[in-house]
Amino acid sequence: MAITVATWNINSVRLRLDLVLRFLEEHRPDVLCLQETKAIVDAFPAKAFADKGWRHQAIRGMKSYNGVAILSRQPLADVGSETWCAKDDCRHVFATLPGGIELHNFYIPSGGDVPDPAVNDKFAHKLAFLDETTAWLKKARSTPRPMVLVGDLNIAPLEHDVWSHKQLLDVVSHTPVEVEKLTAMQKAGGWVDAVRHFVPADRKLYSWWSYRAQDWDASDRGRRLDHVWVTPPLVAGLQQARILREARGWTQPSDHVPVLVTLDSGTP
DNA sequence: ATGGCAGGTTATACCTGA
Repeated sequence: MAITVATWNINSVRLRLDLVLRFLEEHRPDVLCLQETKAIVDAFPAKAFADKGWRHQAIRGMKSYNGVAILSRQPLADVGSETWCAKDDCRHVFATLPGGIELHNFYIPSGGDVPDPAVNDKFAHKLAFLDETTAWLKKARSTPRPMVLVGDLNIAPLEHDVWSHKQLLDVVSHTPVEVEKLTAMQKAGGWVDAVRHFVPADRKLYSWWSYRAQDWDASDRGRRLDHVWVTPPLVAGLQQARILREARGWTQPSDHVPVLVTLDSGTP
C-alpha cells in the first residue's frame, strides 16, 4: 500500500487553520507534518483536524515560537521527541506509522543574519543543532530501518535549490558551512532526498519565497528549505514527489509551501 | 546594495523568521 507524507511550515497553525484544512481536503495526504505551529499544546486546533479524519496526532508546542506536529489518518505508535542543544524548544517529534516506517519531523533553527558563529549565537546554535542531530541519528538510529525524515531544515543545499547560487553564498541558509553539515547529516544515515530523486539537480526547485518580495511569483527568488528524506530500504518504493507552489498564492499564505512524497508504506 | 513583510506577545515596540 502507498502512503503520502506531507510537510509544511505553516507559520502559525491557528491563523492558517482554514488553509491547512483546505490542503488536507484537496490533497488527502495520509500524514501531515507541520512546523512553526506557534501554539502550546492546549491551543493547538486538534479537534478541527480530528473531525476531518486526522485523528492521530503528535504535538509539541511552546508559546510564540517553533512548535511541530504530526497529523495522521492512521494510528501513530512510539511517539517521542528529543531536545537539542539543551533547549526544550519543540523542534522535533517522531512516531512510527502502521507499516513500520519511523517518521521524524524537524524544525532546524534558522540561524539569524550573520553567518559567523563567533558573533551570531543563532548561527552557532544552528551549526551545533546539525552536529547533534547528525550524531544522534548515527548512534540512536544506526540500524538500517525504514525511516522518513521531513521538515523545515532551513538549508537549501544544492546550487539550484536557490534562485542565485552566487548571490546567496554569504546568506544564511545557503552558506558552505551549513551545506557541508547538512550533507554530512544526510550521508551519515544514507538518507536519500526523495524530491531530488524525481527532479534533476540542474532544475530550479523552491519551497519558500520571502514575504518581502513585491511579487513573489514574478521575481521568483525562492529557496528549497523544506525536505523529505528516506532511508535506503524505502528508495525502491518511492512513487512521486511534489512541491505545491500554488499554495504560496493562496490568501494570507505561509511563506513556505507543502512538500508531498508518495511511497510504499510496507503494509500489504 | 538595500529594503522590503508577517506573526505573536503580561503588545501598541520588539522579538522572531531566512
